[in-house]
Amino acid sequence: MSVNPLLKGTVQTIILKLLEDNTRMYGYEITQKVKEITAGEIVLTEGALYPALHKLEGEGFLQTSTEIVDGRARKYYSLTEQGGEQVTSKLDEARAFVEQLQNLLTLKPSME
Amino acid sequence: MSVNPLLKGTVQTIILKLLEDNTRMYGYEITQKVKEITAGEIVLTEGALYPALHKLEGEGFLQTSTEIVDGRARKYYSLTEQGGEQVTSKLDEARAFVEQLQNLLTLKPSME
DNA sequence: TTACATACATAAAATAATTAGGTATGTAAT
DNA sequence: ATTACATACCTAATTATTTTATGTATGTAA
Repeated sequence: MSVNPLLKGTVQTIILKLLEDNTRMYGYEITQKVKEITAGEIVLTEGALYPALHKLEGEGFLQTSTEIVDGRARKYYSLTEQGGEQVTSKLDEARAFVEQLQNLLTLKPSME
Repeated sequence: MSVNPLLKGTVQTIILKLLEDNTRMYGYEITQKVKEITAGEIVLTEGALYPALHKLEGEGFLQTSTEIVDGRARKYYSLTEQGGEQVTSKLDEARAFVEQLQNLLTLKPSME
């Protein structure tokens, strides 16, 4: 359940940002982290998250390693070498976009 | 050609924001205004814009009036009464979302 | 008469999310 | 014991929205 249809297209970006800052994270951890950081405003659903992770892995941006912790399997994701290089420009572009979107949405109407 | 797939889901919001600030606008005008305000960072394609306008009209948020200007037809859109009421809460929600997204994307990684 | 801006529109294909399931383990409460 | 909830992964059908590629038509400047 995303709070807003605006979420579309942002899931990839969010994943890449978190994996730029953290050497490795697993899916469930990502959902919790996003909820925490955004005060519950952004909630990643599993149906959106896992396919996005698989796609990024298939494209060579992410790599995985599975570990058993407390009897449960965790699949850790981390940036590949190739991923690390491309992530920077992708995130720069995303930040520029979001900045302009915020700018647009918070513009005061000019009164003439 | 949108600059970024992040555009998904934002077209409606952008339209509603512009029509909250301007009593009426026509499609082509909206594309130009968005380009201008966002320094070319956000470009609405016609294939996304027109279906979105038609949908909002069909849902009763927008109403239209067509005028011939310089030999060309312009279709002006404006908020309906019902539209005007709902736009405020929709935009508040969108602004909250975008704020949290920006927050997330610009967070400095905590170093421990 | 060519090119480009203005101004509308649609339709097939692609993309990506929602919704709604499914499996399985650990832990705390009844 | 067993119910409930958190942890942890996953997929598939449907829905929503955009991209891409067109099409029509007029005004203006080269």
